[in-house]
Amino acid sequence: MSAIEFRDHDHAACMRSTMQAAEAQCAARGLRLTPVRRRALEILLSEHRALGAYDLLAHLSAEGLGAQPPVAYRALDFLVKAGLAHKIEALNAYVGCVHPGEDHAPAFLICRSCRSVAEAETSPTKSRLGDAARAAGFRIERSVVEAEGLCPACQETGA
Amino acid sequence: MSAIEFRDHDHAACMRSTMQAAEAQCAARGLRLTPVRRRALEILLSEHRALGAYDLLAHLSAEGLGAQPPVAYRALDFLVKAGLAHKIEALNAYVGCVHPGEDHAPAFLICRSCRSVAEAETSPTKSRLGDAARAAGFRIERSVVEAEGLCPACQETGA
DNA sequence: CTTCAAAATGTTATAGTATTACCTTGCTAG
DNA sequence: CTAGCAAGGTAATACTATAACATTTTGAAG
Repeated sequence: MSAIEFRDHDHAACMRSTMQAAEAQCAARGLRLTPVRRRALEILLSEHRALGAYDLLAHLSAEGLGAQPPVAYRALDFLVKAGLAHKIEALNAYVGCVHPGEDHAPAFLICRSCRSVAEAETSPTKSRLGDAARAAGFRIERSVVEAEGLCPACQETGA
Repeated sequence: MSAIEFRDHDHAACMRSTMQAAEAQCAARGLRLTPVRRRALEILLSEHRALGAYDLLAHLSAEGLGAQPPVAYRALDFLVKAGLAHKIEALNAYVGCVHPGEDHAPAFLICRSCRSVAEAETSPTKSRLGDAARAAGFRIERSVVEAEGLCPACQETGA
């Protein structure tokens, strides 16, 4: 069962355990979770919402961690490559990964009203798209699966 | 069977029939396929490749059909809303639709080397993502399904 | 046929997203 | 110690997209 992101939960604990998992990942793979990268990840994880690169940059620079776009983009690049964050293509925005480490092909539920994002799993090869790819002789390397709509909370408030 | 886009085919005939279908669509739904829109669609369909808005604009303005970005974006907006073209979110680029009219939830196979794009079908509600959405009480309104990788031709040339 | 309103187009300016290039810092392997 | 390299700082710029407003075209009503 998934989509804890849309439900009430102990978010402080959620963040703590995710950060721990991220650190473990980095340690295991010899990646350096430097202060900027660490803080960027914390900011992305602080809500289950998609944040633009410039939003992230604003947070970082408010804390004295770099003032120019490349700072944010480099941190995001690292986090995405390390599987600690994901890019939401439909929004040109970024979200912290809630299952760092598990090698996964993520799929997202994105609320168009509050920009909350929940992460689910896909199996690219098992889908109809996988069938089409096989039939066409196409080799899938990366897949983007995103569904936009309304989260439960925003449905209720009629947003 | 699908993915004609990656295979040899009579592309002139392919374009002709697609344009006819697009015209029929517009006629049936009272939409106006004006010269700029028509030409934009032809350009998008001239290869099964994703074109950036500014690439399209370059083609259009070379033919005297408008020189500023809004010209291209308005044409694209019309075509996408009418279901005659699709946006490829992973590339911020656009591609002509090869089955205009059929109400469909498209999925794409995108070659990272030559930017060729083949269109397939998804059933958002039937996928694992659909299951996750239902379980979470999330209402899907639009879905983006894109797979990046290598098309058969680019696999051979070792691109 | 004329008139009017809506739709489409033209143009300027600007907002938002992302990268290139170059320089400095600090670590670490030899 | 120091050469080499990964990371971070900064300036400039490229790419993607939209806002706002003026003008023209179109088609329907009278």
